[in-house]
Amino acid sequence: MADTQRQRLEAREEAILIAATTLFGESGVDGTRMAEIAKRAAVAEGTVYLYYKTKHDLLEAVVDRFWRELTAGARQALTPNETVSTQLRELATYHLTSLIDDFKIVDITSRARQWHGKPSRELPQIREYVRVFDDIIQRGINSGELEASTPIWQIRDVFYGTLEHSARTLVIRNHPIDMGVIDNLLGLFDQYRVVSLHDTNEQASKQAVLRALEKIEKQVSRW
Amino acid sequence: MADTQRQRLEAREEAILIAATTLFGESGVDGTRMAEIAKRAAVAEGTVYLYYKTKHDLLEAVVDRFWRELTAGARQALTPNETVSTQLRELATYHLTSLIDDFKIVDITSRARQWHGKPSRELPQIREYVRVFDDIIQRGINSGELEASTPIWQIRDVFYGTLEHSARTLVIRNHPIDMGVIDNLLGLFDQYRVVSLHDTNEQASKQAVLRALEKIEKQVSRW
DNA sequence: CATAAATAATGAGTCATACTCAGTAAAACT
DNA sequence: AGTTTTACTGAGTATGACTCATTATTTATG
Repeated sequence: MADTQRQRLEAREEAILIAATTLFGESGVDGTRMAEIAKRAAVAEGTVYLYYKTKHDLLEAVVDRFWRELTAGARQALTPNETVSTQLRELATYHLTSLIDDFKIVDITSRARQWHGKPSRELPQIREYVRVFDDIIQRGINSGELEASTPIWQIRDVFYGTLEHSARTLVIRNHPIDMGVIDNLLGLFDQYRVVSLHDTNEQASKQAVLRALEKIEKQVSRW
Repeated sequence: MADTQRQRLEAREEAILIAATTLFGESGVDGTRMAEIAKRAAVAEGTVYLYYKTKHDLLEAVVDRFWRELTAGARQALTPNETVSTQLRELATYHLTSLIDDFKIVDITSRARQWHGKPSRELPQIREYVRVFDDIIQRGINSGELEASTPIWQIRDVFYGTLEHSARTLVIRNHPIDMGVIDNLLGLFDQYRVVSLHDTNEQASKQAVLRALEKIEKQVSRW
């Protein structure tokens, strides 16, 4: 029964990973002893080292798993065939919620990027995660909805940078999730629209035009 | 000569701090031994502990100093009496440049926020740093240049979140500083202008209005 | 200026803990 | 059933943060 055996091994590896995730989240990386992780996973300390060469390796695996699951969740959170704008909102909401829920692990992520003096690396799973965003934007550009003049990576940094910072602010201040953050961010993204007043809802679109005209009138009246 | 003695003590404390900053930057926190720091600062290992109770305390002091100096530099970087828009650009440029130059220390900052399982705290020094930005925005709101409907903290998270993420992207990919990041970010900030087409240069302003009208015309023609 | 008291510095020693490895158990083959 | 291969164990080692008894230096005092 090679199959059962393999499953047993994988279950063990998983148990260690889960134990580490929980404990790292509860007590931080430095506050967690390898012996604790072993105990929680119901294996001997030495066994942990059969699966993960070092504590840092284990940390990397924890972070890797987290972002991998986040990627799956993000793809799930998007309604297929929805507009670029709607999908962006879905992604932003999902991302912000997840960051807040698992902020401890997010915070730990930066430790996985570094190893002693070595320069920070790009984590492959995060690169993968970020694709979800890139795909939406690319679709918008292809369909002519979004302008292509700003490099995608810059738009992406606005998106993720803002959400991450906002999540930190909310968590540190013990505030609940605040959709204003998302409204604000997506409002800024209007700047990237080829026709910035385009809207699926015609009425809303007309109103946007009116608001814009009012602004212009105000401006013109200064001359 | 109590004064000279005091100076000597402060010089020692400073030497330890500098040594730690350098070594943390070179080899990371975990890659730096307390003995190394002591050696570099030309004191005995025990002496370090007279000034900083733990390695983590020392780390906090390093981070604190970094942001304190950044605050001073930021204030310096702003041209007094300049427009809100110009000062924002100055601050963004200064911030991005500094983050890139001292990225290692920036990366280490997150470790100072955590101590074992305790929740992430807001670092007082960063709170102070962020005031520089807040002051500019507040000035813009007071003068009626910027709208007051979006909470400042949200705008701030866009600003710092984007710049930090961009700095990371640039450093990790070994790219030089890219002003496009700043142009893009400040372009988004137009959204916060009360009259979003306002410009000190009248000609440019008129052209902006024309461009906006063209966009509107395009939009209207769809109906 | 000598001496005592107070303060600062030292580094060998302690201790916690990440990691190793010789020995044991279990599984897989023959 | 026996042999080989693979997995597991936990006592033991090595490292590095931190301590503290001792020594050196500075300050206070008569």
